[in-house]
Amino acid sequence: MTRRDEAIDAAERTLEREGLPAVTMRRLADELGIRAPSLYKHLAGKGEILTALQDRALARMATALAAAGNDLGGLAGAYRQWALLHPRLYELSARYPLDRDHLTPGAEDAAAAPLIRAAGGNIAAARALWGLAHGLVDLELAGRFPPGADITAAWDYAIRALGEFPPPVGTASD
Amino acid sequence: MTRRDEAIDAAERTLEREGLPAVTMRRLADELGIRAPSLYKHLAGKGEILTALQDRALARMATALAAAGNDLGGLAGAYRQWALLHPRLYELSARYPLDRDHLTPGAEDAAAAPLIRAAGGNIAAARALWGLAHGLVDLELAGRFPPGADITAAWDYAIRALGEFPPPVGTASD
DNA sequence: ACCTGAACACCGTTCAAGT
DNA sequence: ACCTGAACACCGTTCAAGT
Repeated sequence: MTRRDEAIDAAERTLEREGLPAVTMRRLADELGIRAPSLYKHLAGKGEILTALQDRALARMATALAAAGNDLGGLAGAYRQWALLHPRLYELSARYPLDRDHLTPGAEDAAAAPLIRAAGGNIAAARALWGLAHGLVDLELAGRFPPGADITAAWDYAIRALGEFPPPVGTASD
Repeated sequence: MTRRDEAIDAAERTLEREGLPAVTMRRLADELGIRAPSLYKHLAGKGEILTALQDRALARMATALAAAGNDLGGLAGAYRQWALLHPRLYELSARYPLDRDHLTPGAEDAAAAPLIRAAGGNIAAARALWGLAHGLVDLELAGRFPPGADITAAWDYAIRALGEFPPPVGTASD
């Protein structure tokens, strides 16, 4: 494993365990047993590390969503579950601009594909579904619903509304 | 105007013009013509300033949404418009936990009320609507849709789906 | 090729001291 | 009552120097 990969692994662990503010160059260097300036021999800077984490998140989200199949409810459940299992990584991947020139080519499309498929190829419907899933997850992660709120009921309501709306959503067009 | 209010005003201007990283205690002090340590005679710390900005955002959002009336499309349009006009303030108010003990009492409820009303009092429906609006806005502000994407089409699709789904949404129950 | 210490220009915050 | 300089424990990053 390269030093670059070691640094990104350390960043992921620190991000998920202690949050984004804990991910500092000095901390990552410590984790590798070197000094912060040495990191710059292996990476351009902190931005490259964060972009690499976004890249990882997109790839894993793509895998999780693809495994959920074409059922709208199952897909929504997989989206929410992945985000709740990796909350800081999810936020990093969904709330900040992507440095598209430095992502794995196709990473964004791969994550979007299961949503577009479930929406029967209707792009507006796929974006509505994405917006809904991202919004509900983001508000939940930010603790914005009242304690004890039935968040699952909101998901169920929304997914049923989208699922019953024509043009048919939840059935692949092919 | 108190020094506290002056600091919060300066924070709002700096936030919206230059982004959250530019909102530093030293910068705000500069704006008031004093040194950073002096701010602590008027405020507990930076957290109090950010909470005050969240409070302002909730109040203004409440006003904007209440003025939009009960039509689901109009409400969604008002939500999106407010967010796009004050993007950094919107993000600050929607993506971070609220220090509820230090918000104006009822601020959160006031912002939520127009959504609940438009959803005919159905809380699950109101949360679905909120999640949808927040998600679409948040992704748009983060530049996550492809350049030239027809974001309005996604809003229209989603609002029509929610509007046609029983129990009726878009008609107040009273 | 890889790592280092020292440095630069920053942070938020505390505190003794001045008026 | 209000403001200050100095300080503390941090940041990301650069760079000359060491091996």
